[in-house]
Amino acid sequence: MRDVAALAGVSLKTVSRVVNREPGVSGDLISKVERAASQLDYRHDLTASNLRRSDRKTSTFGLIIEDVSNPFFSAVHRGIEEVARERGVAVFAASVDESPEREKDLVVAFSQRRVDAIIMTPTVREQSYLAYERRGGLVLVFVDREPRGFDADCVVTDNAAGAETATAHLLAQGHELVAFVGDDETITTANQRYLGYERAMASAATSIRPELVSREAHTTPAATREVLALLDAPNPPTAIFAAQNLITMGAVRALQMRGLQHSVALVGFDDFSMADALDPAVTVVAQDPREIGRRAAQLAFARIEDPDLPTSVHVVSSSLIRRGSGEIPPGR
Amino acid sequence: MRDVAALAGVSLKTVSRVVNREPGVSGDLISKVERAASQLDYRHDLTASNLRRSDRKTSTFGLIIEDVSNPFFSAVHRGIEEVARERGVAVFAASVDESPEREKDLVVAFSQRRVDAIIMTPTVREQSYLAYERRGGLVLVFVDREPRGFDADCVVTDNAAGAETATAHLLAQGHELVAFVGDDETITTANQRYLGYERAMASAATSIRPELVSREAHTTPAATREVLALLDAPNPPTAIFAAQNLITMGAVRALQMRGLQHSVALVGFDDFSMADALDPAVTVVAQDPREIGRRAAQLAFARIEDPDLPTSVHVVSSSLIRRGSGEIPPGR
DNA sequence: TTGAAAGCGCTAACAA
DNA sequence: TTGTTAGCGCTTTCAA
Repeated sequence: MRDVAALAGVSLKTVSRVVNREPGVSGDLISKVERAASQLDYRHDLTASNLRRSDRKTSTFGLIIEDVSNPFFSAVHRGIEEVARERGVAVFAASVDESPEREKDLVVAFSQRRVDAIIMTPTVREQSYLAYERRGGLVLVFVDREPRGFDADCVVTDNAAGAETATAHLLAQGHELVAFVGDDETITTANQRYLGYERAMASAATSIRPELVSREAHTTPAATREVLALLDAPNPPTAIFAAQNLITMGAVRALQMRGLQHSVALVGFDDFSMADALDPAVTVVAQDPREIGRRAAQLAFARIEDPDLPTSVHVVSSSLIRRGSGEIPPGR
Repeated sequence: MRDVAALAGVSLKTVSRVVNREPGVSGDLISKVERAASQLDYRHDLTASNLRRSDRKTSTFGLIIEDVSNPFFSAVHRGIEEVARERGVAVFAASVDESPEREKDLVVAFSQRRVDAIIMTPTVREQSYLAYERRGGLVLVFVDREPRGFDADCVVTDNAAGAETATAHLLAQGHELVAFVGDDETITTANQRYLGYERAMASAATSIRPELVSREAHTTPAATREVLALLDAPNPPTAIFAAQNLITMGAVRALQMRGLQHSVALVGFDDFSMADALDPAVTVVAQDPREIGRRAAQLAFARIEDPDLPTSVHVVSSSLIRRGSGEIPPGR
């Protein structure tokens, strides 16, 4: 910048004014500065600019999600990007892989880079450690799961309601032996979805059989194993509620392996690619991950603008998409 | 940092030494400084640190891909993250959406934030504009497509060879009416894959029928339309080579709509989620996007370490996965 | 409308 | 082993 000023024959401050498009510079000097800048391959340094700026905003967000290549979370990422892009904000994205240490490491990494906000899916049991960061002016927004021990803005799906809808849909087809296959209890959303399953079963006065509940499925292969075990047991289910996209995919494979895809009903939580092209097409309760991302970014911007806003929890509703697998009647 | 120094009763430089874990500070002072730091909610400012540092490395990469929520590219992203994570590098990720203006905007946005390297999929017809950035010390690595008019490190799949393998596989089943459905010609990879198709057809002395070549499919719905048009034409193909993941998904739907999924053979380029669970399961030439990402990140680090390295093009090989749809014989 | 001086939070270079 | 001074590239403040 100094070189640009020298070449243009103006002061540092004038170059700064031109670069930042501040008003009050004569057209003559503007073009002089711009010519000098391009001649010298000048590129404005946002990090240095930020250092001296009074608002200390870096126009940078950090995003911490389960896995950047998980279709659900990458859609959330996409939604955030869409809103951030409009405001000239760049987004760091990273995967936690369900690791509490990594969550903390990433928060520190982003905080040290002075991001304006972190949008994250909580993994650590308890988020109170973030109070430290917030005191420093960092904005925190949670997506997909609510934080624990820490009051902050949050965007979630109506997990319990969605799971209840899914389960009730299966019960409405006449099923009584409805299995639940889900993530383990440390995952908030898995718990809420189990709750929805419980509620639907209770509403229909159908008792839950413990042997039809599997809460150990975290990966797709694990889900396949769990579902195979259910199908091979003495009292197999006539319908399955799979509480997450990867689990549903695993369940589809297990049903196919036993040739039961047309006789055992299946409803999944989360839509997934090609669900409509399978045979039978898979009925799901679809979330709207892109919308979740968009809302989270909007919430972040709102709080940056007004830090004293009351914290709010936004619930994005899910919707049942009937495709075939969830409409299979019992005893077929 | 100044406050920490004051509270600990030491100089600024000593705090700097402790924070950067430089050797040569007595244990006594280290603990004093650390106590003061945590008491004051001190968080090291990497952007300010970088400003004064001699190497001027921000430990930050920028990633520009087609779409962060495209499964192929999000897997590339994941691969990059894995390598970057080991070195403490944070990754900005953004989608270009095949827009040349956006590509340039993103390069500027990342360059202004002083990323150490940009890993990108080129969209602009010609990358010579990047010479400007490289003169400033920015490292550039290309993924998925080679740059044009600009010599730089690059990681690609053997597109032509993979497409040739796919087409030859169909020809080996006895097909003669093999259709090509691909992206338009502005996309390098689409061109290379078309070349592979041409080569395989020539090797088998099978002439290409122009009416069986569709190069207008960019999105999944467009692919469905194109394939429907092929199937409904007077001389429909008995086999289809779909030159990209989204296109293959569109082709599957079109075949299903006409009830032809068991009579018209299909091989896709790129693997995709649930391809093995479809009926029939879809034969593909699979790329290894995660490995592509890993290699790209390694290339970036290598060049940062030694800017004078000769530029290199890494080719990650693809592999044919036979699943059923590609093994359907003609005339069924 | 333009510019000079000070300083953002930090580290390099050198001195003690 | 510890501290001092200067300055990274920029913007603020204030003066002209």
